[in-house]
Parts: sequence; C-alpha cells; structure tokens
Amino acid sequence: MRFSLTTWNINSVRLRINLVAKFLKSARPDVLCLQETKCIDDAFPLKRFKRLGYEHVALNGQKGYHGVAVISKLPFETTDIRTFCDKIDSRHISVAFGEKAQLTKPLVLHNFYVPAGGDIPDPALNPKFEHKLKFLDEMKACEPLHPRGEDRHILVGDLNVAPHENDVWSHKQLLKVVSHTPIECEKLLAAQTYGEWIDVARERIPMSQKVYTWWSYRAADWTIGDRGRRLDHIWVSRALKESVTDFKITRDARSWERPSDHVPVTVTLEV
DNA sequence: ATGGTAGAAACTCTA
Repeated sequence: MRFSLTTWNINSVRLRINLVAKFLKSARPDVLCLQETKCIDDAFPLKRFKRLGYEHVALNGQKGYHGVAVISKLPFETTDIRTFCDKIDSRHISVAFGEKAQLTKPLVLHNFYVPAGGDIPDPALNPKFEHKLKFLDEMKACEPLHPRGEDRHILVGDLNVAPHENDVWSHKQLLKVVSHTPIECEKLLAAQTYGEWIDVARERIPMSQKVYTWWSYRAADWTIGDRGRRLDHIWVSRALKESVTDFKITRDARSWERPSDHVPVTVTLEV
C-alpha cells in the first residue's frame, strides 16, 4: 500500500487554511503533519479538512503559540502527546496506524515542533537556547523515539536545526546563528543516530547538494541569493529505509500569496 | 547581541 505523508510548519493554520487546501487538493498526501498551528483545539478548522476528505485529526494546540496537528485520510488506532523540559508547550503529538487503516503491520508517526531557540547562541545568556538544547537532549533520551528491529516508525517536523553544511546557504556565515551552531547540530544528530533514524532527505539527495525547506521573512525577496535552511525533517526507522519511494520539497509554496516561511516536505512509502 | 518581517494578541512575545 502506498502511504504518503507531508510535514509543514504552517505559521497559523487559520490564517493559511486556503493555502493548506490548495496544497491538499494538488498533492493529496494520506497524512499531513502541521506545526505552529497557533490556535486552541476548539478553534481548529476541522470542518474544512473533513470537506477535503481528511476525517481523522489529532490535535495538540495552545493559544497563540506553537501547536501541532496530524490530519489524515486514514483512521488512527491511538494518539499520544508527550511533554519535554517540564513545559506544557504543544510541541509533540504521535499517532499509530494499524488495522483500521488496512495496515498489516503498525506504523507509528511522531510530529515535532522543536523550540527555535531565540537569537543568542549561548545557553548561559539565553534561556530559549538553553531550552532548545535541553529539548534535543530529551529527544535523544526518549525511549519511544528508539525504534528497534522491525519497528516501523516515522519522525517528522520542524526540528529548527539545519545539521549539515549544505543544509544552509553559507556554513561559515551561519556557524554562530541559532539553527546551525555546532552544539545544536551535534545534539540533533546525536538524537538521530542514537534512535537509529534514517534522514530521508539526505538518503535521497547527496550531502554535496544544497537542500532547504525554509526561507526567512526578513528579506525583501526570498529568492535573492537563495538564502535558505533545511529546518524541516523526515526520519524513518531502519525497517522503513527500503520502503521510501519518493521525497519532495514543494519549494513553489514559498511564492504563494501570504506564504508560510516553511514549505511542505513530502515522503512516499510502500508499506 | 545589526536589522530586517510575520503572527497572535493585546500594548509584547515568539519565531
């Protein structure tokens, strides 16, 4: 069975619901994982998704900030929410697909919104950066994020770190910029390695090639110099490594009217 | 420790 999944930091789902609808009508992924929905669950535009054929929704929203959602054509067996760093921030939700979705073997999906970390890349001076580093450490230590053997797990989201040199437009110029400092890159890669996750983008695209999923709003024209970063990630467990059949970054979405600063990232698997 | 823009919400925070 073909299974496709998109992750997208939407930067307010209510403001950009028409862009989401445009994307879903054209790409038709089975599952959409959103980050930065920025609304409480009662304000989530559920009906619009149902009309688009996405009847199953798992929400972890909060007022004004953060917020993650899983929107699906396929039903879930279970959903779960985890907290990190003893904060109630809405930064994680997971769902499991199984028999109800006609899957013979279970598939577990984690959707993350890792703290951005503020501007100053020093945990002693900047509590937001300290929080980000601690969050990454807790992701590494989190037992449910350690798929083993035949476990079919997927981890997606805005991880707010561009870990490799060609995940940013200028490695040298971004070494002291939060999202690409050595310490956070090390911590993200440590979580990835310890959990034996496969980074789908870098499995499909050579390390020597620049890959971005985010372009700052703070540029008059985002296309000038192509100053992007790869902040949005799709990781799969080893049991799914050979199941990936396609990977796509919808770069066009950055040019849509009133866009998010992130674009959709989609994986297709044969499960 | 430049400033630039964007969103939610409320007169400021977060990214």
